[in-house]
Amino acid sequence: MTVTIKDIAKVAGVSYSTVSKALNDSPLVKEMTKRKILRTAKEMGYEPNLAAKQLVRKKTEVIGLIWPTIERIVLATLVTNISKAFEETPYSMILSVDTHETAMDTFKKFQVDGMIVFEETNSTAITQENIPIVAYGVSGNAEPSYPIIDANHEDSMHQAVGYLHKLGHEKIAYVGHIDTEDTLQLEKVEGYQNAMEQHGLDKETLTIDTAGLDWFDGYTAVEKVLSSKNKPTAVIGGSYDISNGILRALQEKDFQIPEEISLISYDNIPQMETTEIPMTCIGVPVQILAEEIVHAIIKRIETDEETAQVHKLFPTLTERHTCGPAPAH
Amino acid sequence: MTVTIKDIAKVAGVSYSTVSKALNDSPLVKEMTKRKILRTAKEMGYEPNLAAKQLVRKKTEVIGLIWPTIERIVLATLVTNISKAFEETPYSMILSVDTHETAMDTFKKFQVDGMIVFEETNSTAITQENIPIVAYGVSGNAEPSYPIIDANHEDSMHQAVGYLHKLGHEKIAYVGHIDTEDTLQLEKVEGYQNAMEQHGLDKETLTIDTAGLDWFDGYTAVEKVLSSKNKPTAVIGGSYDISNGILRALQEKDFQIPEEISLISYDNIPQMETTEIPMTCIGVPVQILAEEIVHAIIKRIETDEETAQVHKLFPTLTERHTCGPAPAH
DNA sequence: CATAAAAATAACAACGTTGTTATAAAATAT
DNA sequence: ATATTTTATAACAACGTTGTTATTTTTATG
Repeated sequence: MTVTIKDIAKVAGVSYSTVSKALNDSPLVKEMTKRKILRTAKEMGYEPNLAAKQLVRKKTEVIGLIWPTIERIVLATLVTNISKAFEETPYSMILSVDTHETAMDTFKKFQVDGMIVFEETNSTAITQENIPIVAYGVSGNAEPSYPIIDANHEDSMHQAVGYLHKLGHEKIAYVGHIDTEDTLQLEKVEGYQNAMEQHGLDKETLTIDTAGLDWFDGYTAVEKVLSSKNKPTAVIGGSYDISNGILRALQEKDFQIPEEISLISYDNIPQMETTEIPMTCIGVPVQILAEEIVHAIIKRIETDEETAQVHKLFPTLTERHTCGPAPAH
Repeated sequence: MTVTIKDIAKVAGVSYSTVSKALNDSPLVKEMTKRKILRTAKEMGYEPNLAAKQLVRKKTEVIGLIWPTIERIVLATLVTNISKAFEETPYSMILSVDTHETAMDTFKKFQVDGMIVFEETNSTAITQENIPIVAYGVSGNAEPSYPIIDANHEDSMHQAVGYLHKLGHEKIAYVGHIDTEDTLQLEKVEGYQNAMEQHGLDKETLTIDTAGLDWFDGYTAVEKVLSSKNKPTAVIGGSYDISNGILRALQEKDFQIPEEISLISYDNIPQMETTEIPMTCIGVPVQILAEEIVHAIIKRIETDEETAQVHKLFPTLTERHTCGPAPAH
């Protein structure tokens, strides 16, 4: 027997409509009775019935997040952070691990107020629903019909290169997945190469392909890095996983970090703090990314402006213990 | 303007209660009118309102799955499979990535019909809700108040050892995370050791600790495996990730697989098919695991028997290309 | 051809809320 | 003291379904 506002009304000796107002903190009910009602509601263990509310309000205050195919830790962290960010708002979040279509159906069934979509490299034509959508990543899309939140990868690389250069490094390698269709990866490499050029540094021999995005790919790439005739004094790892691989390999080869070689990782997630050596990193902090996404979808829902545009967030460089001045040679 | 049963009624020229019955395929309405109603409903693009249904039915036909802290690919695959398994049923699944408590609150708010909980090593006392629960994994709990679905790890190892032994292997190593509090891992090692004993094989020098569960841990452990004076001809990898690491390391050292060394991996997920060399593996196929979990929660919901018990599922050995007869020595 | 029985449909009260309108009580002005 | 405004509470109609009961229509029966 769940307790309803009618039950509360009986106990508190008022009408159920008054209870409803009291629970919604309406100014139409006297402060004293409001308090009394709230108290008895609590005592009786009242839990509002979402379905009933939804039926009249037409709002669910629920956002659906379409979780892409199983992904790397960075995305998982982002999901967690988004979920947390929603806790500050009246909205809750539910997840679906299905395909875009099935997930959309489920979410429509639930009548979610909005959806967050993690775009895959090739954005499957998101059927033009009349439901607010915000996408994360892949801003290649020229004329999106919904806002896209993305990180400014170009700027990340500029900051990373600039930072290392200021520390005296001239041979700065980029180790990441290069030979790919993946726009995200390509943007990073391009950013790196542009930055190197601007700083008047040689990039040709220092762009190293991991041919993959896993830890292991970073690990094995270190061989290539070290065998290069143009041995770098600093390395930019293309992702959290890759950088972890690099770090391990470097450690195993007894390199002093950061004395002998500096390492900076792309991605800015809390886990960077707890790597073997806490890693200096560059990227939009997930927390900010999450907040921005949450903010965007809520704005999209609550105002009906058609603000379909790409938001490029600026990264921040977080200094930890894997970068130091270039070794004297 | 969403279309309701009343709208359909008007168009079809019947009462809305008849429409309701027709849509629910009730025998109380004539076949002909039923067809007509169904047709107009479709034409008008009718979508039932879950909230309204829920309000009167008291059932949501939704299951909440509490997604544990960021996990390995095997668990992610399980989640995907569970989601798929629900597609065959009237139920849908939603996910929460929050802590047990917050997730439970969200799910209660949605009035889910049941919950699936991935138990963590130390099952946080799942507050005794009056909502059906089914847990996956960790059957250490002596007197659970809800069914627990788990794999029979002991038997997995028996099968693996038996299989390899039959192929002529006598030096069979187990490479996994051993020195841990993790019950799951411990059960695997114990299973291996018991099996070895039963087969009269030496296990002492062949139980190798990876000290971790990552790809890399398997990769590095191979050194230990090879440096052992008692070099094994077959290796049982403790998990998908670990086995992948082992496989890579073995490949890099130019071992012929399975001619020179056999490898069998714990876990039975489709991804085993697409490793560098398709891997022979032992474990309860995720699909079956998923189906069993889905079945258990639905049964729990639909019958009110108090069947709180541990279900240990039996593993199957899937032969692929990493195991072969022991090399003649 | 009435009449009872069966079959098909319609009417209506739930479900637990919210929001609007009506009424009662209290406060203020005349 | 009475009329008038203000404030507080109560009543009630939605919302879109389902399930039960009431009514109509059809079919079978004597």
